[in-house]
Amino acid sequence: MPELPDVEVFRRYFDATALHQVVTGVEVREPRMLKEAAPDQLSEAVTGRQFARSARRGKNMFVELSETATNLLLHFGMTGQLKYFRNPEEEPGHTRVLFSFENGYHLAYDNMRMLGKVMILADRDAYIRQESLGPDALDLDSETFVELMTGKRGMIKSAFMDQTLIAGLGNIYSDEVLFQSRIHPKRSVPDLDQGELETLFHQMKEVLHTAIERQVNVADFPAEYLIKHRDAGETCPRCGGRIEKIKVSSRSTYYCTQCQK
DNA sequence: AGTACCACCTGACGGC
DNA sequence: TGCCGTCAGGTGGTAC
Repeated sequence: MPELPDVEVFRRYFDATALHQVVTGVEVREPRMLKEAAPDQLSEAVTGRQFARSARRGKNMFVELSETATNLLLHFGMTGQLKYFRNPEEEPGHTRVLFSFENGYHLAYDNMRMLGKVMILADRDAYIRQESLGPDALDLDSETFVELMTGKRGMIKSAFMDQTLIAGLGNIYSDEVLFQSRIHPKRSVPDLDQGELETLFHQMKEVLHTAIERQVNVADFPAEYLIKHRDAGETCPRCGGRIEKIKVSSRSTYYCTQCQK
């Protein structure tokens, strides 16, 4: 699930629930989720502290811990989510790390496929540099966007998926931005003119803001969004053309054969 | 530099 | 009912 809008919704949910709470314990149910770090290290870094502030860069969520420069990093992979709850029966089925608070509530980091990661970062900026993460898609201005795309080769969809160029868009939202911009996912970046780049920039912001505003609840998305018609043989909600499925950089890609050129 | 493919993981679904 | 292949909204390594 988690692309930029999903992670932003998780972050706001976190702010409304777990923020400022005192952590009384950390239970690492699945040590593989921590990558190189040891469960003790996570527990030691978090227990007794408060979640002081949250931040997000692309699909990465950071939580600053009180009285230290340390950050908790949450990456959600394809199936990650957060859940705040009190009663054990409300705990989600694939809880990998469980944080408990003084008030008796818990925060579950749930992740069925475990493709994400949970880490303790001594230096958040060093992590961003190490991962070569590009600027967050929602922080970009039009000039910077055009600059980044200028000099980039290859297909436009691959460029959107490249987290070192722009952080936040994944498979679904790249398709949506291209659909709303009426641009074919395999168009090569150097072939795009100034007007097309500006359209892509505008639609990128529009799509991301719309998704966040609707809490990533697809049923509440505008009727003319591709996300509601992601199926080969479906009808384009805009022009009545046929939606086709192809592969772009080995990811399933849906587009309208009639209005995306 | 860009792209294709494999690997990491689990689970759902369709076909036989 | 059960087994098998395929697919899934992410990302890193490797080889061409």
